[in-house]
Amino acid sequence: MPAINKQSRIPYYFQLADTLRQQIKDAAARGRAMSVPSENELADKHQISRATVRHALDILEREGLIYKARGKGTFIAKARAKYELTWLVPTTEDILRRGWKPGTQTISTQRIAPVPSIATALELGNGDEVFEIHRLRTADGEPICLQWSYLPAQLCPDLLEQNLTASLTQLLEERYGLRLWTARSILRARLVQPAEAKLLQIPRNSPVIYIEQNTFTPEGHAVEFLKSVWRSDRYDFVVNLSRSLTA
Amino acid sequence: MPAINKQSRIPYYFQLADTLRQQIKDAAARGRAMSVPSENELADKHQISRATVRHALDILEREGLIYKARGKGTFIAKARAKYELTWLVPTTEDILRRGWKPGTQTISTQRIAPVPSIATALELGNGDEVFEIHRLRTADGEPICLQWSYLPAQLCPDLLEQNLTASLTQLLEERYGLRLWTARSILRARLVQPAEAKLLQIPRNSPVIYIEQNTFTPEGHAVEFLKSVWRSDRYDFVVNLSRSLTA
DNA sequence: CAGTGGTCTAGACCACGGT
DNA sequence: CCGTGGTCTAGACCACTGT
Repeated sequence: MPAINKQSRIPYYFQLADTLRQQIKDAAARGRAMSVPSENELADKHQISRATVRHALDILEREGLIYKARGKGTFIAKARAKYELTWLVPTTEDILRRGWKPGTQTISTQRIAPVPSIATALELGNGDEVFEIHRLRTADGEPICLQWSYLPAQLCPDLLEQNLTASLTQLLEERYGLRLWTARSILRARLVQPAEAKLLQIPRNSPVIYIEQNTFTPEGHAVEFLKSVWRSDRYDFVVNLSRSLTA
Repeated sequence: MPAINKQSRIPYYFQLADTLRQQIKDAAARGRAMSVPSENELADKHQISRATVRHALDILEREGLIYKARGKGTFIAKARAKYELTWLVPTTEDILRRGWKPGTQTISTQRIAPVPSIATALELGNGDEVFEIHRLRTADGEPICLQWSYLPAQLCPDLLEQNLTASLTQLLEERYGLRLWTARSILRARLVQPAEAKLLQIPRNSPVIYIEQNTFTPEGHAVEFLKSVWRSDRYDFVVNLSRSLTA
């Protein structure tokens, strides 16, 4: 099995990581124990340098699939680190992963002068305007959250003419070249407000999760300010975390 | 400035990363713009190989401090990625970071046969027992959360004789060699229960954040099951996220 | 074109774990 | 002792960016 195609333009380390990921997954599916060959073995077998092997293994380690023990070897991490941590505010992708059918209903869109707190969050000057996109997200047809997105009008001039029921993240990246890099989220529990309760179809005074999230590009530009309110009877936040690997 | 001490046993890449981190921080504090020298420049200046420079830069990129642009160079990410994501359930360290004085009050400890749901979560067999540690965490003397930790008695036999007001995580790692590797958290909002309200000193029917967290070692052993209830008037969950870097 | 980061090689020595 | 992963070097060629 020539796992590494040297004619391909895909980097060797990427091909090797992919191959190993698949093998680990298959072995797990069959309930088989599988160990990871040593770095030298992998290098020999695939006729690539050890440095390239290490590159591939580093990726898998960061994904939480394997762990290394100096002097002993590399092993498959049996723990259930299945997903990278997602943005704290879950999206279309997240809902799909739970096996639900995601839906989006746009409640309102407008171009407005932002209130001071949002202008500050987005680092806007006087006169700068924002788009407000108010949407209801559903899973299998049932409401799960209300979102209010605020984006500087300058950065994405014709945003409101685009299809807003799809992934906003993807739209920003592909159409406007806005690379989403970091986010800062604040999360708390509060009681639902009457108008929200009606849209979410839950009783008054239900507890909900309230999240504010600020998203930035690598250059440090604030791209989005997002408020959201989540039903807590229907939607749990599930987070899988791996140890952070610094060195 | 010999930023790299070649006599030291500290790896060059680590020293370089540290130096650059400090420079970035200083420059930011002075409001100065600072760009990151090219990889060749850094290699020349510090008399180390380019591979080692890249190792250092990779670390900083994963931390969200810098970003690279092929053909252009490496730049400081101006966004506010200050902290690695912490375990979702914040700890002593997290409270310190907010500038509060953390405190812990042990409410009860016991060795018990676990209820089925906890036995399942910890993958225990019949007859296996667990330690239950029920604690109240405070910040500046004010209650912020109630925690119930469950740990398999086998893994840490004399746990209850240790000092439980300090960091449990640290204790597990240092005394029992239990490397905490991954965690799976489930988070939701609910109304506080009367007994909890009394301990947390909040009104009845206040909304609280409820978290269940399962923690595993790299070998896949479940180490801890943790339930916790957080005041939401006093404690926000703040999460800083960086884009996950796979390649 | 020159300079940047991205990939890759073929070596080397080390610290560590187990025999 | 040997094999493991951890660190490091001195090259090389590539794709991409800007001038």
